[in-house]
Amino acid sequence: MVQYSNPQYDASFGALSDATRRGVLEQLASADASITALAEKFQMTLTGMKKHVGVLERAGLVRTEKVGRVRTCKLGLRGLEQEAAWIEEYRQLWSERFEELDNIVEELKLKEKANESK
Amino acid sequence: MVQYSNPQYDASFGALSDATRRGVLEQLASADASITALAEKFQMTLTGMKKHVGVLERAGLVRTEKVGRVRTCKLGLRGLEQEAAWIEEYRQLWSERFEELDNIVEELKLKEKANESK
DNA sequence: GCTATACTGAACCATATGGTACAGTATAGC
DNA sequence: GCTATACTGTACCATATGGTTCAGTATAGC
Repeated sequence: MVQYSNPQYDASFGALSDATRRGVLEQLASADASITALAEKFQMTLTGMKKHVGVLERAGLVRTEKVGRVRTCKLGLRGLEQEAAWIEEYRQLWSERFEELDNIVEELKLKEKANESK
Repeated sequence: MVQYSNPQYDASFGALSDATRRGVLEQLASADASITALAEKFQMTLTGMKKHVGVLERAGLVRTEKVGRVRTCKLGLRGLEQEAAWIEEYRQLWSERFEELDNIVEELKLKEKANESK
């Protein structure tokens, strides 16, 4: 069964629910970046961007490392495997459920035909 | 490229970021349920559960239909296909990025060996 | 050592979220 | 028609979110 009470999912799906943060992940997928660079790219104050990075970091989707004055942001060590698995499992249940409904509809149609031919 | 500025994702990932709502989706995957039944199962007031159902409905993950006094909640017509696709695409980029890093590490190791043998 | 850059922290703001209570409306069933 | 049930709507509350400003601190580079 799909596990739903999981703070990890709260954090990661929550992190993904914001367009800026999805954008940051995309950016980091092509190259590491400093907070300043990200703030400029997404037209936001440094402080604002730092908060977003904090959210991503707490969700384990981003790592950061400070060298000198510059904090460099990189992709985290986890790559949404578990979240992908949750969704896939859900999709499985979802499609089973709809197949089931299809079967019921089919059954009803057959019964109808049987009645007609009486 | 992964598309990040998408209100659909805001809504669906936001909906998935709450344990109760993930639980409701699970429940509905096995059987339709009324608001009252869901509220009881998740130990919450009717009003509270109705809000959660509203969030899921706005995200397109749940449909509801009122017959008589009872509003029945069912799985929505979309089954997180797009969200699964977003995550898969991201995971692709993520693993490419890590392969790239692996290559760089390999290269550095080779250079080191070359220096050692001098 | 001075100055510019890069971040950090605290305070603030508006709005959203996750919950409640309580009063109302509509329907099911005797 | 009365009563219980099932929802609906509004108001309220505490806390979180997404942003800002402003005042620090620390480092890079001349």
